[in-house]
Amino acid sequence: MKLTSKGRYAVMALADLANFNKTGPVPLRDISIRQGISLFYLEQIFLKLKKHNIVQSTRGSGGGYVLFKNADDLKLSEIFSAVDEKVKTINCKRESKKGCNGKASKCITHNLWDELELHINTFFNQKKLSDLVSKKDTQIR
Amino acid sequence: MKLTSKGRYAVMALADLANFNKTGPVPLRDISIRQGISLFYLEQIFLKLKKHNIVQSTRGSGGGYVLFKNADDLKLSEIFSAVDEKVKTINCKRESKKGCNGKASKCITHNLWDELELHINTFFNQKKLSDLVSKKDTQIR
DNA sequence: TATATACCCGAGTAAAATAGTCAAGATTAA
DNA sequence: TTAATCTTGACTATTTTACTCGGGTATATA
Repeated sequence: MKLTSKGRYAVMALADLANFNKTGPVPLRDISIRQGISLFYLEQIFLKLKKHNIVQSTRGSGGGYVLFKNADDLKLSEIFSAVDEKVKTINCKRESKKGCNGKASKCITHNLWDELELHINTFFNQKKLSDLVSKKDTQIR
Repeated sequence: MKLTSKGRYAVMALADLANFNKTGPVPLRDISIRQGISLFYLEQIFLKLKKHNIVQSTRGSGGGYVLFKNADDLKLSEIFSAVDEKVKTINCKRESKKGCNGKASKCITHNLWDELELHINTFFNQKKLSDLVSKKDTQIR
């Protein structure tokens, strides 16, 4: 099981953004430098974040990104799903003979993955972006 | 985030084993056929399960595998860790400038991954192999 | 003892996913 | 106008995953 860099970077970048966007749009270049993430990669990530209404952009000189809503309204689950970080890529449905179609013939572990998905989603639904910022030992550096 | 096939297969195979090993060792070929998993792949998986004392083997004709302990003593977390299914492959420690060494300079999301790891481990520590067998709609098929 | 059954183990490989790069363009503040 | 900045699609290298293969060793049983 793993979380990809994309999801991690998205959270890091947004936390950075939350700390710096009180004074206006934050350009990706700044985030790139502060968080040590490739600018090109950040661009990809923010495109997705924008499409999912997590950030807003301003073009041109002096432009950059700002959060679309308050950090304490932004669930981490929204962030992960925006960048295609799926909680559940387990799929029991093998097309072959013994496939699990989720109905009549559930495979033996089917319910397990359902429960796990629920468990993890609960975690990420409770966590807000604001939980990550302005804490002593998790401060921006 | 995802769980790999290896972890899923391990759980499926062991659940199958739990259902059939009352009458002696179960050969992998039977599990392979019943669960629709490649025999060669199962061999790899069971090698690891054996090294971690989750199953015992009997060689030769009439041989096969049996569970090392009772299904209600076997945590799913043990199974996953035996087949290298890591709950946390997030690592904040990028060697570069902005690395997170887990001590003085924790990265902004460090605590988050710690909490998540704990959350998921809790889930898998509570779940036992016996929770998967002998239930109506998750029955062996 | 011969034979078939089954585990043991290391190595190799193809496909997919991930992480990251790049180029060319559009928009806007100063 | 110019520099800063987002926008977009395509491309590539690396890593991981899933699976295969070949040649063993051990053991029951006929």
